[in-house]
Amino acid sequence: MDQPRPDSVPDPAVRRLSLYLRQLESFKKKDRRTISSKQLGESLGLTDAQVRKDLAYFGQFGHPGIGYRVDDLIGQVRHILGTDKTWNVVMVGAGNLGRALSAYRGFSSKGFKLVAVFDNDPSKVGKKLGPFSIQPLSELETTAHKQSVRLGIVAVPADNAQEVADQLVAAGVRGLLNFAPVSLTVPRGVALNSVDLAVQLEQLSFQVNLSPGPESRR
Amino acid sequence: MDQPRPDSVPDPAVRRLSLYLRQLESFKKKDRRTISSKQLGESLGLTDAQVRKDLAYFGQFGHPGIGYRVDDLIGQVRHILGTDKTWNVVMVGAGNLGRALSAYRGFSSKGFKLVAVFDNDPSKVGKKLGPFSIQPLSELETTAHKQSVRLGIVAVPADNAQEVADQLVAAGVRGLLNFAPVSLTVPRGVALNSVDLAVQLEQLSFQVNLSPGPESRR
DNA sequence: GGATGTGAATGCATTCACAGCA
DNA sequence: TGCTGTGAATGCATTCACATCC
Repeated sequence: MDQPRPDSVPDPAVRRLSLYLRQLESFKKKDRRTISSKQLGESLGLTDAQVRKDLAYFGQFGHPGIGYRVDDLIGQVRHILGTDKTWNVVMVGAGNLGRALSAYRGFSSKGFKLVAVFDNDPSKVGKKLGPFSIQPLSELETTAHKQSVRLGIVAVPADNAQEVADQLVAAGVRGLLNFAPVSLTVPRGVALNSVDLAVQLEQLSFQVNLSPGPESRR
Repeated sequence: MDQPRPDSVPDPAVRRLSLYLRQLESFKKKDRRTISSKQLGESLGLTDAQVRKDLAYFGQFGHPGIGYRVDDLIGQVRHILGTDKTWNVVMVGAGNLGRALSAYRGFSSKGFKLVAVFDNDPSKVGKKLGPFSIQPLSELETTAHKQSVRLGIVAVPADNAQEVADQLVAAGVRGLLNFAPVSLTVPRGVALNSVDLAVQLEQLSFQVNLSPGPESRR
């Protein structure tokens, strides 16, 4: 509500913020009370300066000579990311991937709550997916509004992904996480992140080819 | 084998290369024969200059006045990414996520072939996961060598991920795709990409909070 | 001493803008 | 005319290095 002016923050910094949070929670589990930018950076392969600059975009959270108090910083970063409040999330697509995602533990511990699963396949509607009764897409808008849902997961085949995205946006969803291997179009003001398995593997393929390794196996 | 000197290519350019490939294949399906950098860029929200510069890092694939021949460019990009040959891939973790990933169609059409699935849970070993018989990790090294596996997918809980990564590396795997919500350490020369659901959702949370949208619903 | 926060310097990546070719 | 390939210019992000504070 009254952040110290995230006037214009580099996008990469925001991505790293999530990683910092993950590390901090892991340090907290090991009962670390404070941590320096050097230690936090090393645990992620980043420099200390990078860590300090990233955090400084959002405020002064550290203590000279001491470092950062783990508990404090966790709270601060959660607040920055907006995950100190819980986000209701819907998912469209009750296939294999949908099942896997719906079973994801730690969804809730991270500030997200899956509240409904949709699919238009008549053979699936009404069936259970974990604790969720699969609903038809016709109920998307009503459910989304009733539960103030602002985030949606697209876990349908590529062919239907754009259509589903449109329906989510129409239902008031403001951020989409897309797992279909296709480039989606969303209106300005709607956030979009995509995860494509093939793209990930292709990146590895390229990188592995760069360092050919031991050419001969004896 | 004899690329025109990928002397030093910006990392972001390589990431976009995968997206270009995806778009090109989609254009090919629609029977487009040629495409300009402008059109390719627009389909991904990028500028034409960006597309041209990215491709030019690897060679001269275009034709002034014409654009790029779709078929040609698909072949070129596949060659650059290394997916013109097939990569054998192993997966560790036969839980929900493992099942979903193993069922992923288009794995093979993209140049990857899942050849084996491993899990150390005794209640899973020997069972089937799709067409795969789940093997114990003790067989990882033998299988990986026999099939010249260089890529591995980590789909186990966070607590075991580092251990599994170490075993994959020991088995000769040179690139890891990690789905566990933890920061892995790998030796120099081993490529690593990570996908963390929580991180993705946190990015959306941040972005959605930036543009608060219609504050009032009438 | 040990650590942060931050201007200044550096290093990359993107965009511009245009020569040159079909 | 239409479009590529590319040096030059711009704009961002990272790193440096140091004043400052516990």
